[in-house]
Amino acid sequence: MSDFYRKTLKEKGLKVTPQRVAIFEAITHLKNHPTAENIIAYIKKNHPNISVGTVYKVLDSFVENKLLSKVKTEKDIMRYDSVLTNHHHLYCTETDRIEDYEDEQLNELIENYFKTHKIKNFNIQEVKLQISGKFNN
Amino acid sequence: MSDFYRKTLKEKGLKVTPQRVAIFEAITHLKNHPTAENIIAYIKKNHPNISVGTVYKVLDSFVENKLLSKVKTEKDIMRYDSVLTNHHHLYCTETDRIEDYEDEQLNELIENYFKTHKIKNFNIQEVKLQISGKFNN
DNA sequence: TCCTCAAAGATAATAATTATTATTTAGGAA
DNA sequence: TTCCTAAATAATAATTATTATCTTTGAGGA
Repeated sequence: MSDFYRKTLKEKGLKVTPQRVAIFEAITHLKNHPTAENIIAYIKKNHPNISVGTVYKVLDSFVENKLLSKVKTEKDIMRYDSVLTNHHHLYCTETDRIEDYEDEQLNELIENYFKTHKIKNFNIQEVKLQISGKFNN
Repeated sequence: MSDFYRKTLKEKGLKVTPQRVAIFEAITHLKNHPTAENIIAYIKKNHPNISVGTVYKVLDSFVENKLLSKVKTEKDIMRYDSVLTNHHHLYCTETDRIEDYEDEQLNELIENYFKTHKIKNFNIQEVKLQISGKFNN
């Protein structure tokens, strides 16, 4: 189980520490794009002595090494996303819920659109949709 | 000149104060989606005694009254946008530059796409594109 | 002109994040 | 396996953006 995390860390050239494995596991386990606080709370169960600063530093190093990406909401807190494929986000306007939205057909549509509609003086690297609305459940 | 600001404030039922007019003017004048700090720095020239708290409070009331909207970036600072039509944003991955991107044809394309591709358990209110890349100039 | 309540100013408080520094430890070398 | 060193962690302090509090001021209606 944790072998996957250890292996991935090693591949990225990151030292395999219990804290890093725990944080990696926490993000994979926690849904809804956790905040640093969510992650800290979750990890405290098994690693009561983990330092808050460590969590922030590990998260930063994960983002740098493309194990995670950051997500911003209307509220002012940074959240983390462990899904690294090209995907979009559904934002609930009532709660702080964020869901991933993957749609290959949509990606192609957008890609084709911008192929024929260049933006002047701008080279596109990535297009992400922020889809705001309400969940029915 | 400032009559426009005074008139708009009045219409929204907001008391017309020199601070509010100055902040309104600053946002309209400053390009690149200013931060609160940018706005404060700009206003200090003519209103050296303006209070930082006042600026935040005025900005909040403007957002509430739909004179402004907030923009989220990867970085940790709130930025403000005085353009209120449905538009998208170009984010420079190298600098903190953000430009508005208006494209009615794109809006229609996306709207039509989601008309025929409903997302289950989700009612879309708004779709915004975060277009990341590099400016050529 | 006067009055009142909302707005502004000053300041303190908060909350998330970052920086600092001493201690510990992963992992390669002997 | 043990030792060594650079890197990682823990503890703590500092920072930064923002919000709250509370007193004073002034916009705008009576």
